[in-house]
Amino acid sequence: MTDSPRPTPDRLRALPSRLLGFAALHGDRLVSEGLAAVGARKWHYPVLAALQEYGPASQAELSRRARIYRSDLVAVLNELADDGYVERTPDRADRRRNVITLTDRGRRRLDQLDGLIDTFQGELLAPLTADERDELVRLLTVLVAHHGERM
Amino acid sequence: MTDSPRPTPDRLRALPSRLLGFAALHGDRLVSEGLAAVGARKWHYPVLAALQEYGPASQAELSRRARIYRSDLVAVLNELADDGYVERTPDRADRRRNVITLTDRGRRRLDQLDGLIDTFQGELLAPLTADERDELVRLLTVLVAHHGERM
DNA sequence: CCGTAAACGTTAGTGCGACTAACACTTAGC
DNA sequence: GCTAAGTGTTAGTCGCACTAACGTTTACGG
Repeated sequence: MTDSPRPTPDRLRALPSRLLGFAALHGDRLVSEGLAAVGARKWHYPVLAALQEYGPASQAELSRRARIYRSDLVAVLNELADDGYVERTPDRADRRRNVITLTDRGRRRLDQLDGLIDTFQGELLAPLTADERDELVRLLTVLVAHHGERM
Repeated sequence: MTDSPRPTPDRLRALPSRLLGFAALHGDRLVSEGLAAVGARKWHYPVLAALQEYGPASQAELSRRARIYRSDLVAVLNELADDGYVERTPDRADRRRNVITLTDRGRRRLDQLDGLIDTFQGELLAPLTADERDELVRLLTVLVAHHGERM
């Protein structure tokens, strides 16, 4: 009763969902704290990047690209628009929609965040070799793709 | 201006911190929803498992093993004790401490949760081969170990 | 031996992200 | 033309990670 029954050796330490959780938490902290240092929040980067990569879009479309709920996107766009990184103009072809456009200022901001994000990924993956990083990304991509765009 | 400037191809989709986040979120959902089906919460399993693997412990010690804040552990232990899975007795050798002990009922509960957790890990890693699963666990373990027990 | 620092269990509270519900409005489809 | 669906928005819920503070008890250095 004072000792362990030693039935199954450390399941906890090798539990994938747990490992994923800890790693993700740490990655999130790196990104969130790093972006906070320049006055940006976690979701600014995905939104700006999605705009640059696929061009102007409605908020609903942007919400799918960046995988952020459209209700939460509102606040993010308010912040980005307040800082002039993004323009929100009504779509005259479909008056339900707004068209979100990346401004020049937003492009420069994105460049800045790009550099930071790169740094954070480097810190996060520091203990892995280049091959291991690629393999990790590959495995995670398979996982994420398999479990779908459910949101 | 109506088209994308195509400067850097999909950085978003290959961003490790993002992939980790999505994968972890999905794993968490599987576990949380699955455990909820039998009236357990996310933290019940790690606490019970840590108790079985390393034997009775104080709450502070348990908090380190299970990687849960000792302030949050209080509520978890209340629930586990209410259901008779765990006993909380004052430590007479060190009167600051409580000694948490796994009961027989707790052991049976842990067996049940063990089966469920195994199932969830299987679902989570479904698209990966056995080798890939091992490799993923290995890479994540390196990552988590490197970034330390900071909590 | 005493006084200060540290560890412990506990309570309360903060902040944030994921997610749901409902709304007014506009467009799409039978 | 009527209904169903999509859009932007507001408000609110829930759980988790995390901090602060407290009274109590033990450890430690002078």
